[in-house]
Amino acid sequence: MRKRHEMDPEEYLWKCSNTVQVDESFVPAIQDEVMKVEHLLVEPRNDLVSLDGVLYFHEENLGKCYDSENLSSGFEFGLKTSFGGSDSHTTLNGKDDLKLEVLDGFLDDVEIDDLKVTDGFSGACEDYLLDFEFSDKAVSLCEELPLQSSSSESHSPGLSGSSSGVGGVSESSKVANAQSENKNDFLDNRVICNFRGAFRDNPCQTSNGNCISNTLDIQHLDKLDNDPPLADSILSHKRKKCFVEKCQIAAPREKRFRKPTQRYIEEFSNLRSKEKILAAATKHKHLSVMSNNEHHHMRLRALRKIPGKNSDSGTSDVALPELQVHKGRLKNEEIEYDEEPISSESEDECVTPKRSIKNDRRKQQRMWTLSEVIKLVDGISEYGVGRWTDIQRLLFTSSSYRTPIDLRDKWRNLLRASSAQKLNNEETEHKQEHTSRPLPITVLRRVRELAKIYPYPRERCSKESCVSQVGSSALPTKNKGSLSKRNVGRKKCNI
DNA sequence: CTTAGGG
DNA sequence: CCCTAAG
Repeated sequence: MRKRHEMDPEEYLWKCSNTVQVDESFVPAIQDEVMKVEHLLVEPRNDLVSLDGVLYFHEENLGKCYDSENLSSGFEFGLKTSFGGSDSHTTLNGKDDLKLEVLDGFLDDVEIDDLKVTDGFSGACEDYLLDFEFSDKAVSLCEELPLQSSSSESHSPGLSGSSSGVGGVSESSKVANAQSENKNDFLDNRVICNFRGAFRDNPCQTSNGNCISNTLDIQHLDKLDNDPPLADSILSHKRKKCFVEKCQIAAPREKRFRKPTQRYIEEFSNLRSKEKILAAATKHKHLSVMSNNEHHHMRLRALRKIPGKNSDSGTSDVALPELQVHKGRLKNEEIEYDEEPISSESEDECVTPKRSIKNDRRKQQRMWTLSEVIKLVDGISEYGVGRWTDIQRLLFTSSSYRTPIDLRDKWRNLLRASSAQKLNNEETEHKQEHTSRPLPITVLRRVRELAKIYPYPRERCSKESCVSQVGSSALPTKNKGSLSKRNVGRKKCNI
């Protein structure tokens, strides 16, 4: 990145135009550009993974014409990538995040009056926009840059984090503003509003039923392309920043028709809400409060992935794990936070409390407490293996976060643990000690008993061998295939 | 919807 | 924990 800054502007621009034009996929070029922005995000010394980093970058390089130009270009490329991001989400995951932030910045910063202004001006400014020559203005970018930052501040008063993201584009628009009064401001508003419109108009349900809530799909690409003012605006922006007239927006359209997977859509939407939270937290400079650890780790991972020399084109395919969202069941999210009122023991609060705020899609990882295990074993001994729903309904009513599947999984783990412990008893104790949760011997015995009695599918094989090893093997092995789990469960009630 | 099984 | 297939 730093090298990029020192690059000869002519060379850079040439590369920019050339790459964009030649590459069909368009992705390599934008990757290269976007990566810079990501590095900007990674680079800031504070741990905020946010657009504050970009802001910081801006301030730092204020007055350097080419730097800010590159940055702007990066942003714009990023935006474009996001339009077609559905096909590249595997490799551009982190980038999409970034772009999302930028787009969020757009959405957040556009006020209603902006919309009004645009509406009123749309007809009039169209011709102007068509003829507007940014290339001329670009020369003034260098000297005009310092004062535009203030103007952009006024333009987006609220969120510092998001507004800085907008600054990447709107700021550059303001450059021309210095020269040509507020006309370019209209353009800016218009662009933003069009972006927003693209989001708003985006039908949640497309014809094939895809729920593309927060993604711009090909329809909107078409819309963008068919919208002369907007397309021209974008093109004009591009010209201004790259001095390249030939950068056509239509280039990257081929690969975009692949419809995004449901999972991607969900993650994307979820990610967006997450970004909002992040932005809000960033605004108050208190991001460290929430999920600081995770961000730190993510940053570490990202840094680890990105080698030291991060400026070269070789890093284009680095997929940042940053802000990667885990999946989870939405239905569980509401009941995540209420604590189980179980009175039995006092250990029920052993849930992992660290990410209680963020609505991660992944279910909270709640440690199984001893009481829960006991209850589970009781339930199994009472109702039998396989009747997880019953057990959950009758014994785990208080802890609503335990789904029947959880019970089954836990039982599976218990069986595994018991069998493992049966293999070598003395090491059992050893293991118990160095594992934080001892799993008392009584429970273990019960699990073992039940394991002998209720052959869990697929587990029983290994378990049975274990059982035979341990000793009391002469028990129920006969029921392997013959007895259904239901029958076994019903007839077996001793313990 | 529930369970089983694999990841 | 999550996902998916199968009843």
